[in-house]
Amino acid sequence: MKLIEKEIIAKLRRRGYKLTPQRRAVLNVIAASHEHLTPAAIYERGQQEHPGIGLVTIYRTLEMLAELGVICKVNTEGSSRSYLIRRASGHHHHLICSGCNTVVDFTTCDLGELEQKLSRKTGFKIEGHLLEFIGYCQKCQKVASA
Amino acid sequence: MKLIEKEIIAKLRRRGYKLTPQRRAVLNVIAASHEHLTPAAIYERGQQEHPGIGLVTIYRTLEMLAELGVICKVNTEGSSRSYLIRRASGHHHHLICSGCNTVVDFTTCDLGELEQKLSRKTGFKIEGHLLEFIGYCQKCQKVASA
DNA sequence: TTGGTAAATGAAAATATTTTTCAATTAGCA
DNA sequence: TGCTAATTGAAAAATATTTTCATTTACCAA
Ligand SMILES: [Zn+2]
Ligand SMILES: [Zn+2]
Ligand SMILES: [Zn+2]
Ligand SMILES: [Zn+2]
Repeated sequence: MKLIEKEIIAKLRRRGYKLTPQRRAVLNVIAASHEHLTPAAIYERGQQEHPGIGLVTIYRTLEMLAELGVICKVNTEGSSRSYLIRRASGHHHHLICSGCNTVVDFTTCDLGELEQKLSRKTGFKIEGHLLEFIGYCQKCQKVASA
Repeated sequence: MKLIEKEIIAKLRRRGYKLTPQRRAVLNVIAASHEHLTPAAIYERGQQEHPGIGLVTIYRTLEMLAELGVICKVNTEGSSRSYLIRRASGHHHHLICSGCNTVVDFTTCDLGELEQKLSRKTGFKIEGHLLEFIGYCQKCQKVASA
């Protein structure tokens, strides 16, 4: 059994949710990954943490955790949603190659000012953003010009 | 038959795609809407433009148009993807409400400097970007606090 | 114009994803 | 320890998407 943030467990309890081994398993799987995971992927990895866990339970737990704000739903291409643990920032940054689909992450973005401006203008309460640059990596530029 | 941008048609032709009435219908429906539409919604409205059009054709056409960059896929909660027409060229900006899936466009972004920096650092030739802010619109903030 | 031809279409079936239902099990509490 | 409401998993249902394939059609060349 791996470590789960005490805070998260406390949050569950405060809301009257029971802490079942299945829920621990889902939390462990998501917390251990630094990538977005689909329910199916979580199901697969969850089998190692709690053999026999059902896919339905995965769905239910994900919905609950998202509602608690512990994890968040992410947009992905592909035909399934995915989730990741909510870390402090709310930033999702990618640099994607149209040629080979390589994805590079980057950290800085400096969108705070724009975010505030939009928030004032539209009344939105903004909680995060997704910033993706699309282009061609060095390798694919070479291939294209060859 | 409503107006479709000549540019878009030219783009199809350049890529060797045929211009069928079904494709015109899908384009008209998407161009006429200022909201993002799911394939099912496009199918429904498409019936008025071209009775008998099949849902499969909607899916296929959407995929093609997205690949051409004419429309783009949007992240929404809910269990279906959705699409809207791509208005600005390299820029693609959305402000999305997690509560009601409203999508608001905005124009300025000032990502030029970051784009150049990333380009230098990674060697990517960057051709565009997608910037999505996620949050809650005024209406949904009220509902949540009620 | 008029075929010829590859691309595109629609129906149906196959797959994939998500939700609902319900009987059996279990976490948390008195 | 035993009670009870919450939770679980299997199966079925509901949705969403993709594949297959025979038929039709847009477009080009003659
Ligand atoms: Zn950021
Ligand atoms: Zn590449
Ligand atoms: Zn921009
Ligand atoms: Zn809203």
